[in-house]
Order: sequence, then C-alpha cells, then structure tokens
Amino acid sequence: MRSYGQYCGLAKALDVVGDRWTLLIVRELLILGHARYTDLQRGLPGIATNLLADRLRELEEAGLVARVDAPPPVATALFRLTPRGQELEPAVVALGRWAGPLMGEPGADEEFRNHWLALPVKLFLADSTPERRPVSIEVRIGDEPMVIETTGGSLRVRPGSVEKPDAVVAGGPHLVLGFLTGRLPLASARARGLSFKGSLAAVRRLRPKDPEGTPGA
Amino acid sequence: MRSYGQYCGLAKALDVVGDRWTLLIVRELLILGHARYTDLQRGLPGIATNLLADRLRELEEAGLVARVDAPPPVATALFRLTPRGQELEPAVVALGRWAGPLMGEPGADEEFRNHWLALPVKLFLADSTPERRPVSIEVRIGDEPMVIETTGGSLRVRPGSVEKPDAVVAGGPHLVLGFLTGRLPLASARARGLSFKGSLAAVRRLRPKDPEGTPGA
DNA sequence: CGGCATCCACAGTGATACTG
DNA sequence: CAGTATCACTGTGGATGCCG
Repeated sequence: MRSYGQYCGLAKALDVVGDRWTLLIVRELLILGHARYTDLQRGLPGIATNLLADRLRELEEAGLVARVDAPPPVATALFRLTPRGQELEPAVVALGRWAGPLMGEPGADEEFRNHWLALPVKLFLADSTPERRPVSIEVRIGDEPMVIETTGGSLRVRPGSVEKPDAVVAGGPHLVLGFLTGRLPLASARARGLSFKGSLAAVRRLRPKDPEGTPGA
Repeated sequence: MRSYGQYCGLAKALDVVGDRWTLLIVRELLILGHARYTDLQRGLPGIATNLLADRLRELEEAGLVARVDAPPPVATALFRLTPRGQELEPAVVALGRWAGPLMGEPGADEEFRNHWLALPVKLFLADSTPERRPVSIEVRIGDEPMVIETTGGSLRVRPGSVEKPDAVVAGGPHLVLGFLTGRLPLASARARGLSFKGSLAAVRRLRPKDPEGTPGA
C-alpha cells in the first residue's frame, strides 16, 4: 500500500494493515492460531490467491506474521501471528464491536464460516458461574460443528464435536448468535427456525460481558 | 468499496470504513468536531479532491457523517460526525495505540499537522492532580500554536494561543511528544533540539494514563 | 494436493484542470 | 469555497498454469 506519509499513529497503522484483506487475514490467524495457506483461503472466501500470497509476504516483512515449518507428519508451512501481530487484537475487536448493529439478517449471498463465531463469542460472552461444573454446547451452523466450552470463567470455541454436550444449537448464524447472546428469546428464535436441544441452563450461563464500548445494540 | 460479502463483524466494519482515506477523515472529524471541506483538505495532505468528495458522500450515505449549514456569519457547509460516527473512536484509538512503537523519528518527507497531537495526548495523558489550579501549556511544532489545558482531570487540546502559558514547548513532533509523555527526559530532548520554557511542574502534571492495551512502548 | 506465479479485464486512485 | 471532469496509472479479482 502506498504510504499516507503522515506522522500520525492512525496513518502509520493504516500504512501497515490498511490494505484490503490484510485485517481479515489477521482475523483468521487470531482465531485459528496457526493455519496453512489453504486454511486461510477457506476462511477468506473471495480472496484471489495471488493477493493472499502478496499479503502474507507483506505481513511477514512487517513482522506481524511468521512462517513456520509444521511438525513432521504434516510437512507443510504454517502461518502464525508474531506477538506484534497479536497486539492487533484490541483493534480488531474494537472494529468488530462497532459493527454489532450491522449484523442483521445475513444476506443470501453472504458467506459464513463457523469459526468466525469465535470472535463475537469471546467478545460478548463469559461464563457467569465458573464455580459450577464446566459445560459444553455444540453449535451447528454451516459445514462442520463447533463446540463452546466453559474453562474457568472464560469461554473457548473450537471446531469439532463432543460426546455428550449439555446443549445443541443449530440454525442460521443470525439466530444462533442472537440466541446465545440473549438478544433473541428461545421461543422467537425457534419460531424463526432455530433448533435447540438440551439444557437451557447451560446456555443461560453464558452471560454478556461488560458492555463497555459496545455501541447501539 | 467492494463488499467482502462475509457475515462477520470485522468484514462488515471494513465494508464501511475500510476504504483508503476513510478512517483518516473520521480522525479529522473526531479531532476537529466540525470542519469545512477545505479544513479537511488541509488535515489530509495528499488526498485528491475528488476522493475527499467521494468519501464524504459515502460516509454520509452510511450515516457516519452529517452535512450541516454553518451559522450565518460563515454561510458554508460543515461536516461533522453523527453519533454513530463518533462510536468509531474506540477503534481509531486502538489502531493509534497499536502504532505507538512505529512513531520514531519522523521521516523528512512526512507531513505533520499540529492538531493531530490531540489524539495521542488524549490517549496517553491525564491530569495527575486535578485538585490544583488549571495549567496551560503552549505547543509549537509546525504551522500554528496549540494549547493543552487541564480541565478537571482530563485534558483539552485546541488550536490557538494563551496569554500567560505555564510552559511553552517547541520542536519537532517526535521531541515534543516524547517529552510530554515523559519518555524523553528534558535534558536529552533539549540536546536534540527541543526548546522549553516555563514550569516543568506543569508538564509533570500530565501523567500517563492506564497503559491497558498499550503495546510495546 | 498445497503453494504459489502469471496473465488479463476492470474498478479504484491520484494529479491536474476546470466550474458554479 | 466546494466541488466536478478528465485521464494516466495502479491495485484487485478471476482464471489458469506450474512445480515439488
């Protein structure tokens, strides 16, 4: 990206991460931790492959991303964020929070990936009663299932399944997110197509975090 | 900007403010409150006039910027942020914080505007002893002087001068910022060209805010 | 198959000139 | 003052090809 040539923090930040796709690549790596080239492609529907290669090189040169060799069985290159790259999380989160009111009904042509849930869940939810036994909730939206697990106060979101989940939620991203965050009551979510089985108490444990900085909604 | 077409908060945010120059226009309006077209041009060195017009229209359509008629004496249009636009401040601030470590010696070809000081000052500094009488510090970096005033705990930065400032700081942006934030001791800042007159105690009152979220530095 | 490099059509950008 | 018009140029997106 062409530099703005301004001695100003915001301009300098945008010089580095202001390019199209760049922050979305950072998002993927924040969520996934480490990812192969094709994992990134899957998480960034619409990106041209040459652009992904370009951006990864630029991010590497800027010191935000590191390329590591995967352990023997895989034998392919992995990308992960450097500590400096991880420091972008507050900025990514702030932008995500700001977009809250924009997250209405998803358009028919809009892509969705299950693991994108990780950000809003970490953003808006926390375990309200960490002293009780851990619970796990299975979420089924698109391709493959995800599991939300309580781990001593905070939450973890990971791809995969679990043997005996305390609850199973399935439906469109809008419904699942609305229901999990408590914005949509179970009845109306169900009326709109949400499928829910299991313990409602388990979901009720996920309570909204400090709304500090949360716009509108 | 072409939409990413992803049902994800970050992507939605970037659909709206991810265009080149857009967040810098928001920065100007966050600092200035309201501004004329040409004020914006002055604060955005390098922007092409058609781009500024385009972006302002897009921001208006997105509901982040409002065009208001200036009061009688001026009789020109003013631009200001809507409440929804103001809500971008945390995100802008987060990006600015992240850029902290990038703010070294300014390049010879880098532009600087005095009022850009307002963001880092509000970001990093607070009045450590609000119970004492207010102080004012005049800052001279580039074109016109700025004044930093204590107003009951927080700080205000405004263009202009003051009759009897408690202190006057002059020099390059890097030196002034380093000195004000306490990173550079007076002696070394002076050795590098900073000019300082008046009460050192007045400057010492400006103490770093909570470093929460502050990277590296 | 994973990880790109190349090629091309086109939308977005930046500098300048011009206008109500 | 507040833009619009024009135009050369660059970055983007889509397709495809290459190589270990």
